[in-house]
Amino acid sequence: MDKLILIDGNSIMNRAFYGIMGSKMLTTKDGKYTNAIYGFLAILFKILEDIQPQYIAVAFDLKGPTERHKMYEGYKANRHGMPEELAQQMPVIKDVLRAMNIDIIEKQGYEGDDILGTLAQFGEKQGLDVTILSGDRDTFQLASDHITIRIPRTKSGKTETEDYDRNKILEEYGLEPKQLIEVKALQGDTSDNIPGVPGIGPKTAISLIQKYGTVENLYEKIETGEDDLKGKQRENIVNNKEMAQLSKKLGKINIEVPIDLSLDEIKIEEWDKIKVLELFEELRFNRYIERFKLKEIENRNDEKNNIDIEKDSDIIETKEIPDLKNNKLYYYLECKENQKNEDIIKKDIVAISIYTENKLYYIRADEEFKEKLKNIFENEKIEKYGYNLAEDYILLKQIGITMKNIVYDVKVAAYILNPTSKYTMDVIARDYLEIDNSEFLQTKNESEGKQTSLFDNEQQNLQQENSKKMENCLYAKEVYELAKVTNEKLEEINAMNLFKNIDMPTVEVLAEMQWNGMYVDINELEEYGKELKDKIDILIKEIYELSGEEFNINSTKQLGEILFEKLKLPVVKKNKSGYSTDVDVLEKLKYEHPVIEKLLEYRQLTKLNSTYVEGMKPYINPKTKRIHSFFHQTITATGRISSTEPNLQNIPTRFEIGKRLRKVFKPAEGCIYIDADYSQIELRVLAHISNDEHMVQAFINGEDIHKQAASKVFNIPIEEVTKEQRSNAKAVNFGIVYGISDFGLGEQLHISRKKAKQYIDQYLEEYSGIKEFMTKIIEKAKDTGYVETQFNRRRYIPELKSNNYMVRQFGQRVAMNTPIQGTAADIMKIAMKNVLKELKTKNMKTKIVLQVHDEMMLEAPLEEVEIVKEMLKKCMENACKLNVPLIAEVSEATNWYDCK
DNA sequence: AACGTCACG
DNA sequence: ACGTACGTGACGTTG
Repeated sequence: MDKLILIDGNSIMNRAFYGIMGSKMLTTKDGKYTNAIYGFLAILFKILEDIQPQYIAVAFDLKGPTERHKMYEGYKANRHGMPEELAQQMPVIKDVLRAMNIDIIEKQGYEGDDILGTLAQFGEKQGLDVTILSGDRDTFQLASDHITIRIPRTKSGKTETEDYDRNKILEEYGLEPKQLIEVKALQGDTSDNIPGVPGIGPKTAISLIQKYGTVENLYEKIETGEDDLKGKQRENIVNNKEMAQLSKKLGKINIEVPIDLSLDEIKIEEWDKIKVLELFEELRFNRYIERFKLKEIENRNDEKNNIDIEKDSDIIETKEIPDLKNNKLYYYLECKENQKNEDIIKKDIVAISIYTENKLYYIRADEEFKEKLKNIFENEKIEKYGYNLAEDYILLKQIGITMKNIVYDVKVAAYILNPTSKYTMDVIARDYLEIDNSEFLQTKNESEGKQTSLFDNEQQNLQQENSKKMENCLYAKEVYELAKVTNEKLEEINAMNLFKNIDMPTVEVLAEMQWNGMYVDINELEEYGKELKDKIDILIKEIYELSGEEFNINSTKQLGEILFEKLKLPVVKKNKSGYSTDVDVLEKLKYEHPVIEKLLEYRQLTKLNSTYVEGMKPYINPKTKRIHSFFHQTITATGRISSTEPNLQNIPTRFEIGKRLRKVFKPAEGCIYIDADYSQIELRVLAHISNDEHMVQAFINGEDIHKQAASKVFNIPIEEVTKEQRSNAKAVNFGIVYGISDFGLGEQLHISRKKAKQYIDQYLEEYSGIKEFMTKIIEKAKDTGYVETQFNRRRYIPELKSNNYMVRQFGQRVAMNTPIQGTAADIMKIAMKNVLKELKTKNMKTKIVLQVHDEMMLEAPLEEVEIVKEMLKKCMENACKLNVPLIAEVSEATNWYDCK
């Protein structure tokens, strides 16, 4: 059967635009954006290859109102226009399509969906198999036995697709495709601003239509009383009949758009190669030029040195690890998720791909696999090059292998080149190799959802295995290529030292922390939880009593109604969705009504219980009785570490009740915690960077820095500074570190903005070095587009070029804060690296278990305590030389709570 | 999935 | 006239 592909141009361009928006937006020489065009073509080429159609057409929306706008003013009223960067690309993609002789169909007053619907019917009548490619699930209503909707979805940076035909829709919704129109009539659609019936969500809408078939029938049954609806729901449906009818009209795709068209016009034709080449050159789509051999002669040269992943013969499947040239291992591990509860990371290694000497080797797991891996990974002479080695470190540890000589991690390199990007292999390859991996990799799931015989299943498994193999080999090869490219770029930005001597060593530190974990006394945790729950139960009763009714206290909406409508308390602050009820607000209302105090306590206790007691339990490893959080190195914009599953960096400490939780974290039998905090590290860094004489002097003399600030801000002798003044000045110091704003400080101190500005002005007058630093750093950021830490960690700040005042202001604060927060983070990483190195070279049993930005915790056997304490203090204080002293305060204790 | 809230540095 | 302090992650509700 001949096949027809219909593409929703706007929707796919939109997808491609937001899908490919990494750090380095693809641009032409003169800075025009091309990312959406590139992505659109990637999707187009892929579907052409998959389906091999005889006919194709692309529909676009034209500007201007449609029938739907006439019916309903609000239609798509909530849509903001296309961003300029995308709008620019629309005419260009049309040029490209024309050069490829692909028909573009547009019609004033109709949306792309309507054109697609009409053409799809037309195609089906002509006996074609139709595939509609659209990012919009609204098109599902068009599905039939011969019309399939293909939806691209991005999964961890890769574009995969999902097909919906009539069967799939029946399966998923229990409804005929056409009935989805009815569903939408009830449910509405926020993205198009279609109202629907209030209170009816997708679930209810679907089950109603399953029962009543159509909206009309539903209302008929209601009139005759044959329905089984009740209560509020019935009321809503009855009261909104008109809305439902209107919504149905709005949601229904018009399949009778007047277009005259013959099959001939949309037949696939040869490209106008010269035009296409011209356009691709202008767009700098070298990948595509190569792929379609648009410049045949020039290509021959590098073909020799290029492995073709798509050609099976270029991957050597073997049982032995190959000899590694120069003792460098470029590799990628293939893993499979497992269900082993005792695993730290629930995955098994199933294969390894290795790149060496221009060849790719693929070795599957067998009986001797572990031995083979051990030989290479524990070999200190072999340098390891890979992707996300912190994870590999654990995966290998789980099978008894300790990875040695970690020198290069693509993810970390890419992070240093731009800490605000994303770091899947595919994104990195696109950014630095200009390769679109999805083109290489065979489609994995187009047959998903179809009925398959056993034979087909086997066939599919084989195919899947093969495509997994290709994918992993591709990654191994890209590790090699990226190492070359990123090293050059790291040199260019003077970040090689940062990479090699700070961030790469951190990989092992973080993996060690995850592997070691923190022991939790589960009985004490349970007891603590019970105590919380008892108190919460009492509070709930008291709150119900004091507010005169029962409601969901966790619902800010319901709580707002109780406080501000029923109890008529004064509204302090509002947010997007109504009344704000956060701590600030409640604190202000504390004396207005007795329920407020109870609420504050309730909030605090439920937070503790749900996040920290209940939330923590599932993460306690049954075998080790420990929590093995992830520590991520490539998340933050400033160079800090982040922690997840669970987050061990935000365990309570500010209030006693919460802080008690820290008692359940204990060292192992025969061990003790050794904990160290940097004192005032960010202000010390600021003193160093700005070289402000007063602040530097204060730190050198060991003065109380907040007291000094108070004396300067309030212009009084140091001895006369009151507690309150010191605390206010402390807030100013914080503000300075955050990138000061008068509004922010005013908010924090509950003083007027004017007053706050006075404080700041006075502060900057006194600390003139800091003022100079602030001005200079913003200037530099505006000039170069980025700021750097003392160790050349870079953060680009595109916000400074924004048209939006607020965004620009934010950019300025970031410019001031990042060098400070980032340098402090760098210093901590150096300290951690040195600690681990000491522990290893001295062969000690002490383990590193936690880092909380300016705090590091070790778990030491009693016999090592003294030596480790001293070593830890030294490593932290001597991590680097600043023009002020670095001070670390060390303590030891038998639980985290007692670490002072 | 987005938002509000709140835990940490 | 606008409407924020910097950097994170997790939970519960809502639509």
